[in-house]
Amino acid sequence: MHEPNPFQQFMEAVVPGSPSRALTARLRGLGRTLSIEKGRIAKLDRDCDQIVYVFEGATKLVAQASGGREQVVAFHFAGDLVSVPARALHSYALTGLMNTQVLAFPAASLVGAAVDAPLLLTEVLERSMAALHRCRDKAVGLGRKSARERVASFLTAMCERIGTRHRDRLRLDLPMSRRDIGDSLGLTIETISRQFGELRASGLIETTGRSTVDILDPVALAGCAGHFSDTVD
Amino acid sequence: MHEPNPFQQFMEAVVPGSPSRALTARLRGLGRTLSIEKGRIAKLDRDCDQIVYVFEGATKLVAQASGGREQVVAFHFAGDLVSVPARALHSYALTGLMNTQVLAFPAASLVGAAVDAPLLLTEVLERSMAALHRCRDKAVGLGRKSARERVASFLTAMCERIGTRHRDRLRLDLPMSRRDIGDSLGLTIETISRQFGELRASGLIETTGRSTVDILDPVALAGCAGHFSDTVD
DNA sequence: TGAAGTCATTGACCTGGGTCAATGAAACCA
DNA sequence: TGGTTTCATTGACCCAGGTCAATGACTTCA
Repeated sequence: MHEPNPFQQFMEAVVPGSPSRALTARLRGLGRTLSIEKGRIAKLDRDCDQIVYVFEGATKLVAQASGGREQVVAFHFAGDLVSVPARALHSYALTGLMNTQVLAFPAASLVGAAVDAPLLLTEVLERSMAALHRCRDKAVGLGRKSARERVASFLTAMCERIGTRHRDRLRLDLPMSRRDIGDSLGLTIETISRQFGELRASGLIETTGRSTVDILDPVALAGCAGHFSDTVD
Repeated sequence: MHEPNPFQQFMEAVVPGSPSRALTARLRGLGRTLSIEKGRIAKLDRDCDQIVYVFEGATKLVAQASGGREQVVAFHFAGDLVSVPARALHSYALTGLMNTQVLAFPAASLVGAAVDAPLLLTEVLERSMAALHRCRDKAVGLGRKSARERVASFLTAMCERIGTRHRDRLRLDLPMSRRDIGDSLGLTIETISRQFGELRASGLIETTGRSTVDILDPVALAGCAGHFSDTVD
């Protein structure tokens, strides 16, 4: 048994069934493995849309508006597939939250190569629809929610993605800074900090160091998130 | 030559090439045509995700958060394909902005039927990625832009989708109300109204009645949108 | 292990856009 | 064609969250 290989793992994770030798070879030729250091921008091909598989680590996809304002559009962890547009209204960059390994494909070629591999196409389609639905949920948060609701919503979502059990409490080890969280929620670091403070004061969470958050009352926290089933008023 | 038929038009628009008889029959069996009256919610199957083709008219996809707050997640016009999730963090509804005809498919069945039709899959994938990229651009606006920038951005985007030439000026006939615009931009109707007023005062636009907007200076308007190429500061 | 640098917290103050309320203009309808 | 309803505009006021500034707590690396 040897080192896990990014390409092999990509094939297992996103190409279900047993792909043909030809497809495997074709995809292997298309994918470029990249490592992204913590805080650095991935040197992706900026000429065409890219589809990036996160093999190990964590990334953020950041949009740049005028005036140096940044919006984190999504966070990604190992196993995730990210679509990075070459040209849109804003300029997008994929940045490492820690040292990260990814596999990058030109979107058009990947889709082209998958003409005979409906399962690959289907998998990519499924994942991009899931991303669309998450992005819409994020838009609701950005457009219509208070700082408290956004932070509660963020913590709840993070629990589901990277939460761990630690001596029978729910623990979160956040790989992103307060600034990243702020840039993701459309808030400032000061507001994030104040919200963390208030959640701490209410006994919903407990924090240790800069990145560890223990969720003491996940149900109450989710109740603060302002989602629809929270039929309040 | 007879009445254009929603299903035929759907096939021409989203299934490139010449689809097999079998596929055509299969898809015909899956699609349900619906008409959505102005202001009414489409009676879609809420049990599974739906993919909806807008044949004629215009719609909005609205998310409902707690406390009666609404966020318009996207507007759609004839020829657009919309993905409507059955279950997400918020509750989504597709609503007619005018009397509208659509063709609705259960997403899973549509994808299942397309296993042998890579061109259909590719088309759906391409459109949903485009929707994802638009949704991200919207998230940037909601998270990081001023009211002025959001309104300018909205008008500029609408010009590209439904703008018409009218006696050598760029005209917009908005099918949505001020409330819809506000719910789309994360602002109130009052703020929308004030922004329209200021743009009018600056000579960038002119309005007639409730729905007609003439864009007098598209370039200056786009310059207000705060996109990245607007390298300011 | 201590000094430097980064990141987080806290406080004081300010402002963009929300809220509430009144008026006015379109669209609709009998 | 006038009366009703709905929608848009405008003004006065307020507050959540931004901004600015100072302090404090992790990390890092020598």
